[in-house]
Amino acid sequence: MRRGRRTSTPHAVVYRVSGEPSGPRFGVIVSKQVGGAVVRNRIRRRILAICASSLSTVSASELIVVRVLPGAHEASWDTLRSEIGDGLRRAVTAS
RNA sequence: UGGGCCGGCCAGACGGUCGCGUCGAAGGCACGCCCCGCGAGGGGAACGACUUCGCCGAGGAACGUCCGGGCUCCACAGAGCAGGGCGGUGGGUAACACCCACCCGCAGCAAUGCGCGAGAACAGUGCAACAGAGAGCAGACCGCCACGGGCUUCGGCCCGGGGUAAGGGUGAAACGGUGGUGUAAGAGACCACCAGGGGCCCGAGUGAUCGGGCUCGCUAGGUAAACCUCGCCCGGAGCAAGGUCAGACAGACACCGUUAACGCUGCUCGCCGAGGUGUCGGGUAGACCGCUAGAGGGCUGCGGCAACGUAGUCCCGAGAGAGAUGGCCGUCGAAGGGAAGCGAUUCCUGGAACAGAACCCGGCGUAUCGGCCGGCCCACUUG
Repeated sequence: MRRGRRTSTPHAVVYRVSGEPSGPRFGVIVSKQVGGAVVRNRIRRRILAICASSLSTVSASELIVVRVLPGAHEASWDTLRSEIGDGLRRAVTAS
């Protein structure tokens, strides 16, 4: 995360670094400030679903970490998808 | 019909699409392994990555981690002290602080609910704001009362030392209540009834306790989640317990110790027995077992008021690694809100609470949108 390129979205921060071309790998960080276990689980599953649908835009050597900010549980699915999808695109295209 | 009390159950449904995890089956092959070969190479087994298919995959609270157990290790799991827990009685249970029944007290017309329910006249010590004259061997502020003295408009007033707990006032609480006798005025001082308490006796009950009789004028203090006393219970640590296998490395120094250190428990005893502790430095952060079928549920029979026990029968298979059990879309959808209608009802809107297993159980506590079912109580109406 320290070395990675940071891209901010209203409800999350996307970190990206290039690594071995073993397929893109995704990680999600949801702190306890965001909510209880149920809320954090739901957000993590949504983020992973967005990442899965954006696989075509990410090359095989990327390591992506999404850190979720407090308040993200109030965002709807559509805004979350457009925000995170846009964040992923910007993180990948910016070199 | 309207209020209310108690108990049990459910925890959105269906479809589409894209996904996740354990296990099983099939496929599958790189390094590595085994066999043959001098070698190029050939053959084989199974693990793992991967692919496909199939089964299964969160809760009533999975939660808080507050109690109680199982399990594992700590000598052989021991003794005493200290410390902690519990506290009506009798049962249930592996055990409990839980559950059931009963007792007592309180609340309610009742169904029922509530009580951290031992001991305060069978020991001792302490504590109690404010108000008030006085608050724990009670207390004369006002008042009431006779007596002595003074004054008097003859109604009484003032002063003095006394009597008095009936009345006023204060308070959460003022040392039984009502009526009478009595008295200067009063008082369980005495009497009747009522309420309570002590002692003795009888009866019912396993018991807490209840009922009755006789007697004593005995008349209440509260607080033990204050010390304390009494009775019963409790050894410590926890699945990162504990065990097996594989692998890596490098030790150095100080202190304690086989005259018993360290450990077992805070202390004493007792036990064990040759290493232990600390600092610096180095290495590894793997696999497997434990690991989920259990004090497990449903139904029926029997015993029991019940909790529960017991016999038969049927049903249930998450278990991983910081951790899978899901994301989205559509249809249907409960409460709530709005409109129309006398009404049954119809239409629109709305859109599902609290919350995520981590060794396993039994409880308790807490969170929670709502719905369904059953039993009971009270009031009113009708028959």
